Amino acid sequence: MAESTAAKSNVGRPAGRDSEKVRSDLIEAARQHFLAREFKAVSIRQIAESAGVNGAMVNYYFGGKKGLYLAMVEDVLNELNTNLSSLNTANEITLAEFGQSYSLVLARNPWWPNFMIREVLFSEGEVREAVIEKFGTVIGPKLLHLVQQQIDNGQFRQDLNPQLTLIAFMGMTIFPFLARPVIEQVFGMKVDESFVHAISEHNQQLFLHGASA
Amino acid sequence: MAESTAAKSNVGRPAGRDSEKVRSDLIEAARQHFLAREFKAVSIRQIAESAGVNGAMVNYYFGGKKGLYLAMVEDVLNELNTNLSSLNTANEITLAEFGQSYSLVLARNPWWPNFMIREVLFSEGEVREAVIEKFGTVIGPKLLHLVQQQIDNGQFRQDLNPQLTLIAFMGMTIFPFLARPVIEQVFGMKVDESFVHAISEHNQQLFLHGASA
DNA sequence: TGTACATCAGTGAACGCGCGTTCACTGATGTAC
DNA sequence: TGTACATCAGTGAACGCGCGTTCACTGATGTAC
Repeated sequence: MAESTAAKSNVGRPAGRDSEKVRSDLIEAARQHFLAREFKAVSIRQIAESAGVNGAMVNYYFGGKKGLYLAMVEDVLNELNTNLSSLNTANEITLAEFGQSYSLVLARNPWWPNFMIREVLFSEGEVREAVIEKFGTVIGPKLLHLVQQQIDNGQFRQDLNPQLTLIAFMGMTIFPFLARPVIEQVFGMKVDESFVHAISEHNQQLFLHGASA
Repeated sequence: MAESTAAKSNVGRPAGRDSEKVRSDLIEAARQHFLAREFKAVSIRQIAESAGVNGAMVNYYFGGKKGLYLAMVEDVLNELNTNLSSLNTANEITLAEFGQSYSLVLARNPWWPNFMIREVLFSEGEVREAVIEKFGTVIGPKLLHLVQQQIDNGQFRQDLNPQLTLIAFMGMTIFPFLARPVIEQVFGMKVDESFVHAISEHNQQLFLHGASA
């Protein structure tokens, strides 16, 4: 009746077949809840129910609600890293090209800008610092170098300020995703992949050549 | 000793000398707390203590926590309206000029973009709709008209899409305030009024003439 | 004007509830010898 | 191999706490006549 008690090969601590699954199910459920609603508005019981596990597991595996949240954030940051490094492999990319790839990644991961905004604008302490640090030491300088490169090789005007130019370009690129609900309701547009292509192309022309006749 | 009991001129209900002050003190305190932290993270007791009144007053005057929040939001929206109408009186303004005035208003009211983002991106229901409605019926069409005007009179290129152009311009203008913590920490800049002037001027040149050499 | 009463703004303690967390416990699995 | 024991992942009830809200009450102010 019982599973065979025949000797197993590896000695030591018990294997705990599903314990990894409980952990990852909790993180996945936490992600869905925390990215949609504010920290205090999400309860451990809700997350546990979504994950189909006992609520006490949050304390067992993560030491508490905050621990689970931080574990989820680390997960998300890792995913961002993966997405970003898959973007940036080519060294001879232009800023405009980066913008287009970036737009597509955003279109496929709409939670991303929301997450960044929430953490940078509204959270306090650890996570906020981690997010800023990640941008500050990895992405920011890389993009700044891109702009400088295009100024140096004569593609961009000499009198551009690289930092202000980068900020403006990022604003053009990211803003549509932040203002998504407004755009969809006010302009009657759907911010889908085809819209992203259109606005990305339009942004590129506008950024390169300006609005003047 | 007591205030004179001489007959008052106006009949009817008692005057209630300070009751308006209690109300407005509560709204002011609510604003400070709610604009800085999420709804569930702010307690009635905290707000009441800041306002220096009894916590039960929140229910007495506003019917509950949510009522106080909505009253505060209405207050904020009225202030936005005032700010905006003071911007837009001139009809012959250009989009770039609007951007500069708008930047200055943002610089003086840094809570504004945060508030908009929070309500539009993260809140649910009533307030969100009110905010979108306000932009959708008042500000949006006005700005769209501005762009169309400048296309028609030959200042802007004929092949511009007015809506995508407006979205891009708003992105350039608003984004620095949203990314403020990142900009200040990563680039070592201070987003003060002089920075706003600089980036606003830079944005205007970039928007009109593009980055190309 | 004087008196009895109604209504007002405001108080402070208490209520019930849902929260994050704790804890005694279980039964299966692995280990020691 | 067999037996006694240690350790594991996981459970479910309970705990204390802070929350939003309620409520009986107060004393001042205004009203009726």
